[in-house]
Amino acid sequence: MVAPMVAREKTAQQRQHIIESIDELLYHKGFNLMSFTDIARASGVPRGNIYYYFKSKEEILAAVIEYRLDQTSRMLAQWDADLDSPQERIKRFTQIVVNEKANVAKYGCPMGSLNAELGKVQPKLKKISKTQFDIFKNWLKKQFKLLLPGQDAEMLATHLLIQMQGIASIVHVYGDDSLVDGEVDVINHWLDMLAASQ
Amino acid sequence: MVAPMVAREKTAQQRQHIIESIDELLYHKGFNLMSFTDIARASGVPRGNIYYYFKSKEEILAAVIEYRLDQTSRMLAQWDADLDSPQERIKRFTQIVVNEKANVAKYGCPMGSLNAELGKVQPKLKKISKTQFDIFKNWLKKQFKLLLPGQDAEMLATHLLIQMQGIASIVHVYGDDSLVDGEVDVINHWLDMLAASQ
DNA sequence: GTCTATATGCAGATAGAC
DNA sequence: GTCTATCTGCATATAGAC
Repeated sequence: MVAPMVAREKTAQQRQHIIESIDELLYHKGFNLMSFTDIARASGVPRGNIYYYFKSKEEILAAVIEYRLDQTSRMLAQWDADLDSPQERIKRFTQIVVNEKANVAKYGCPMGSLNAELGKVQPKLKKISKTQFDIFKNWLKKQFKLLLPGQDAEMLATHLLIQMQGIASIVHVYGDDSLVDGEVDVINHWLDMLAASQ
Repeated sequence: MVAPMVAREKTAQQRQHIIESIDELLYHKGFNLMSFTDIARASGVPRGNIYYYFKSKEEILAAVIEYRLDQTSRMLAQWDADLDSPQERIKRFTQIVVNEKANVAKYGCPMGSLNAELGKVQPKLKKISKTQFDIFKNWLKKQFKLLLPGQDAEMLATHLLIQMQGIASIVHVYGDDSLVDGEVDVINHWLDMLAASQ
């Protein structure tokens, strides 16, 4: 970027910088324990200045989730482009917890743990967080419709989300990721059986 | 109790009263958002006075968890006494999420949501919370050893915990308990298949 | 746009009268 | 044992100099 930035652009860029800096922080500490001091340190932006870019902590959460949604939808589009069959694509999804197992053992599922935290008495924030699930669920539904036309794609997608959340939850409870591979094999085997029955 | 209580007894009783009063509060609000003001209101004990019975918030958590462990172990002993086969007993366990589905949709799993909250950056509190899982896991292991001697009871118990946590997590995300019965049927069918294969 | 200083409130925890 | 008043610190949020 050689030309001088106009003010609006610079603000947007700094805002984006903050969002990306604290994405991991939100995952590692959770929302309620993530303070403005933490945010300032992680982003390098002075504490009081964060409010120039976001009017409240809630708005920060919304911005990070929006960023995640964007990242996720790019990832899913890439999978759609790269992988030929819905079966392969769904298996790419189940692979997430294998690739991320070390983090899951330490911090849980980034979506599930956030929902668990906000879902009790922060309904507005919970609603924001839930959108992370919607994007995966809709994509899975689409894949199951292709894989098994005529079957209840909504139910199959939900069932798969349940499996993944269950693994993440128990791996986090015990801080032990050694069970991940075996459990994902079971899911993939279930997918193969479903596909073969078609 | 007709005889005058000695001081020690009265203290223990009031302590127990507080614990039982806030068990639900902890479930509904989570640990970090449950304040001493909340605790005082729920128990009817004046705010500053809570410290006469507990020296810190951490000690309150430990006491509530200890109470839950005691309740759980009584419940499991009752199941052992009432139900004749390990298969029936395990199904009694899966029935929990059916009976509690309305609460799960609102507040998540009392054990899983607490672990998700404390597990990120409060390792000491997480360790206290984890004991709730241990008691169920050990009991399930015992049941699977009886049901399927020679098979990996630890793995089977863990797999079942994963299913239950997955259901609770997704039911909480969507605030919709309509999927519980069907998903529990799938688990129970799996148990029947396992038992029949013996 | 950047940053320091500060307002305001509530959290966990304590002191001491009764 | 009971309860009020309060300490201390950090949280979110804001004002205003530069």
